[in-house]
Amino acid sequence: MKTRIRELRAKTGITQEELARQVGVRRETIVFLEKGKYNPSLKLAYRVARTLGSTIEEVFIFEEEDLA
Amino acid sequence: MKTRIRELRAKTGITQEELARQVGVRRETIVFLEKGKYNPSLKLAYRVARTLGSTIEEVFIFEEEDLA
DNA sequence: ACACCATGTTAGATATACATAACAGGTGCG
DNA sequence: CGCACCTGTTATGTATATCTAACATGGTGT
Repeated sequence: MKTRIRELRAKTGITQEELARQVGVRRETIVFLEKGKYNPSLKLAYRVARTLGSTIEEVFIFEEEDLA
Repeated sequence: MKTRIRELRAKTGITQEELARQVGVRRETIVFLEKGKYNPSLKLAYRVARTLGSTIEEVFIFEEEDLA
């Protein structure tokens, strides 16, 4: 699972720590999300997308394997 | 978190068990999702939405409390 | 060189999504 | 009635998302 978190974060000039704070998680969680190491909960994905001024399906990029 | 799983399932005439089979989870998991007892993983939400011919943000209905 | 800031990584603890199995109630149909 | 089908529930186990704390690194500015 790839994401555009880093890209959107850069666009709004917000840091990992600030995003984490606004979303209500730890900074490490944001790091793992950006690197695609987590399959986040739906609510967390929603909060991240909204905080970045976007939608879930725009922030998180699904691949074919995610359907199997 | 509310969902329109049951509604969309009825529209396509598919059973909980069949949805579970196509999505690749147990039927009980679908029951819990329909009742809003689970905060599913993003991938699972994606698979459910796609199997129902819809999108995540159409199937799962977020509330204000989901942002806090 | 030193200090500061953003990012990355690692290890252990906790919460919870999801699996598994088993059982129960309702509905329709022979 | 009896039977198959769909749905709901409960209990226990496992996997993993997330927390917490600590340390490492590269860049930038002074």
